Amino acid sequence: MSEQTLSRRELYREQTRAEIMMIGLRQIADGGAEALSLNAIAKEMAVSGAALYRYFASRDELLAALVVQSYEDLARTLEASAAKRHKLGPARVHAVAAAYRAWALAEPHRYRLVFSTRLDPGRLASDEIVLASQRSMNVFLQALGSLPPHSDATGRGVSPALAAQLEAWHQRSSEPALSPATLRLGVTCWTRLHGIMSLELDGHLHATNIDPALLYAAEVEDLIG
Amino acid sequence: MSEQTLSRRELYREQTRAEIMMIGLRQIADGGAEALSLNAIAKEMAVSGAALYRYFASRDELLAALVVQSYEDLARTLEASAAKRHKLGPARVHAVAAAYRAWALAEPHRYRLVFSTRLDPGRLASDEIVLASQRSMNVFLQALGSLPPHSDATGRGVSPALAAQLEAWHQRSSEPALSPATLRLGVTCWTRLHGIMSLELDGHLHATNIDPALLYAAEVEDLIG
DNA sequence: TCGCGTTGTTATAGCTTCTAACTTAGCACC
DNA sequence: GGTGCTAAGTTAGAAGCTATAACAACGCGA
Repeated sequence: MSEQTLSRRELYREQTRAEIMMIGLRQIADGGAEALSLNAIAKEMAVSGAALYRYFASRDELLAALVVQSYEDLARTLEASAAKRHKLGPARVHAVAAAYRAWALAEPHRYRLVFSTRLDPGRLASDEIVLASQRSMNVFLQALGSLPPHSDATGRGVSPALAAQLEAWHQRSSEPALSPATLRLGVTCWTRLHGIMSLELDGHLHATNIDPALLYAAEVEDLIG
Repeated sequence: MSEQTLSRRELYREQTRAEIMMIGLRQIADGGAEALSLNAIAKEMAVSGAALYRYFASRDELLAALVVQSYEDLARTLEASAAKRHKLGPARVHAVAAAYRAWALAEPHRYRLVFSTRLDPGRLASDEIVLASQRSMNVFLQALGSLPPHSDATGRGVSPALAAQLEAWHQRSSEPALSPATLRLGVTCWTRLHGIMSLELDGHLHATNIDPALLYAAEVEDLIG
C-alpha cells in the first residue's frame, strides 16, 4: 500500500519471489501446470525445499500468482498490439485478434494456465485476475467499438433477456462510449476466438485436417462485418 | 477382437477394470483430473495400491481410458437426444445443442476431462477417441445438414483456402450427403459452443454478469439462420 | 490332479507437499 | 557500537503419491 521505498529486506524478498515465479513459469511453459513443483524450484535455486514456504504459503498460492502474472502479460500484449496500430477500425480488430492468437500459440501452456486452471473460488475472484481480464477485454472492446455500425448488430438475434443484461452492463460500465451492441460483440468475439484456440491447442481440431488459422480468420471476418 | 465368450478369468478382469474406472470417474467428478489417485482407489477397494497395476499400467493409462469412456458417453448422449427428435430441421439442432450444454453443466469436470486433458500424443490419437469425436460430430452434422440451405452458407466469408480444405474433407468423408457447407457449419458450431461452455465452466464469464445460457441460445440461433 | 499363469501381497525407492523445531544472520534501535 | 528481535535459512519428518521388484497363494485349464 505505502509508496515508500522498500527496505533492503523487502527488496531481497521481492527479488526472491520474482526468481521463484520465473522458474515456476518456465516449468509450466515446459510441462504444463502439473509440472509446477516447489521442490524442483528449490533444487534449482540450491536451497532446501522448505525455504520456499517463506515466500509462498503453498503450491496453490504460487500457481495463483502465476495465473495472475500470465493474465497480465496477455493484457499487456494485447494493449501493445492495439497501441501499434493507432488507427481504429477493422485493421485494429485484425491486429488485436492476431496478437491474441499469436500469444496463445507462442505459449500454449500459459494460455491454458490462464483460461482453464481451476483455482479455488476465492482466488479466482481475485481483484488482480478480474482487472487483467477487464484490461484484455477492453482492448477488444475499444477496437470493436470503432467499427462502422453494423445493420443488425443491435437488432436481430438478441433476445429481450440478453438485451436487458447488456444494457445493465452498459450502465455500470466505466466506459459509457461502449454501446450494448459493442459489448455483445465483445463477448461473442471472446467466446468464439477462445473456442477455436482452446480446441486447437488441445489437438481436437486435428482430426478434421482443417487449418485452425483459416477458421480463426473466418471468424474474425464474420465479427467485423 | 475375437467374439468368443470370455473365460472366467477374463470376465473377472473386466469387472475389476470397470470397478476401478467407476471409482476413478467419481474421483474426477468430485475433484477434477488431479484428484485421480490409484492409491485412493485401491484403499476404497480394500486392496493394496500395487494390485491395481495389474489392471492399468500407469495412472496415465487409467486417465486415458476414462477420457475415452467419457467421450463415448457424450457421443451416446448426443445420439440419444437426436434419436428422440426423429424429425430433422431446426428443432433437432436445438435439441442436440441443448443436450451438449446439459451434459457439460451436469458433469463439468468430465467435460474438462474430455476437452482439456493433455494426453501424450500417442494416446490422444487413439482410435477410440477419434471415433467418439467423430460420433459426436456426426450428430451435429446430421442435424445441421437437414437445415434449409442458407443463402450465404457456402459463399460469403469462406476463403478459397478454407473452401479447398472443406472440399477435401468432403471427399474423404464416409458421409457423402454432408456438403462442404454443412461441414463448415459443423466445425463452426463446435468451436462456438465449446467456446462458451469452456469459459462458462471455468468461471470466466462471471465478471460480465451475463447469463451464459442466453449467449449459448443466441449462438445456436445464429448458426441455424 | 497337477502345473502354471494370474492376482494378490509386502517392501522399497523416489518423488511430492507441507509442518515443526532449531540455527543463523542481519536490520534497527538504543 | 553493541544488542536484541525478526526474517530466512536449515534439517527432520509425516503423509501422500507413482511405480517396481520379489514373493506367496489361489484357481483355471489341460
